Amino acid sequence: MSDEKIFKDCLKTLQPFNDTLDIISGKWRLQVIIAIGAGCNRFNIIQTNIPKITPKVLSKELKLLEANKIIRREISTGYPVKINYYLEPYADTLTPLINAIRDWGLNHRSKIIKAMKDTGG
Amino acid sequence: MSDEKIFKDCLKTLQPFNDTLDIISGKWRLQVIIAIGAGCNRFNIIQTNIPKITPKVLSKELKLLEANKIIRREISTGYPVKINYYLEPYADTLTPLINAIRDWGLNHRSKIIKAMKDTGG
DNA sequence: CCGTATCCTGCACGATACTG
DNA sequence: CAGTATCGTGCAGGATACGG
Repeated sequence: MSDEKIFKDCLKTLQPFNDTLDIISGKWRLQVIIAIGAGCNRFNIIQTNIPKITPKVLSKELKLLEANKIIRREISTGYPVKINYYLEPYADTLTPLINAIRDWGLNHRSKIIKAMKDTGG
Repeated sequence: MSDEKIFKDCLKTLQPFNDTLDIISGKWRLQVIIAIGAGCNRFNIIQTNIPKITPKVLSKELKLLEANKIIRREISTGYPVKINYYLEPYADTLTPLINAIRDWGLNHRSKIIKAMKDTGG
């Protein structure tokens, strides 16, 4: 198999990467997932616990995560009506991914800092 | 340990995520890594094989990847001078991550399509 | 309390031309 | 061949105010 062929095969597989990155990347995405996972279930509680996030942005994030089945939105029919957000069990499938991303990041920062030291002094 | 404590711990760990995502996300990043890994070692060969990428953007991508030790830039001192880009061995540490991202994306697309079918009809 | 509506800003990325 | 320079654009995200 030629390098060219390998390359074309790889390019064809970009879609799954983008599908994943569309969900886990972005300035607020992981923070929202983490907040809900940590028990922040109400809109204003999430907002309070994620510094600087605006309601517009939070609303958009929640809708995307709901559309992708990562979280669910529950409306209690009592009075007053309460809306709660929860992680879906499906969110657990993200765990290995999230761990892999974190671990690589931790290792990478050490590597780059070490490389800077070696070069700088 | 309270939920609040868990949450604070999680927020403290956002940096490694961002470190990783800064490197693997973006419109062109993975395509450049893949192209070089597939044997495209010259600037214009990479450019030719990544449709629509401009030299300005490719230049920026290459510098970032080099600064992060994912690739290296080799200047041959013969005539004419040739510049080649290669993946560093360190790039291999990205493989498990890249596989995890691709696999989750593939599975996720099936899930969402299935969910749409179940809802839509 | 749980959002929407408007308007605005910044930055990643794009088009095109040019240089050693 | 391997980039830089300039100018332009689109979209994520931000500020602020308001609505059910």
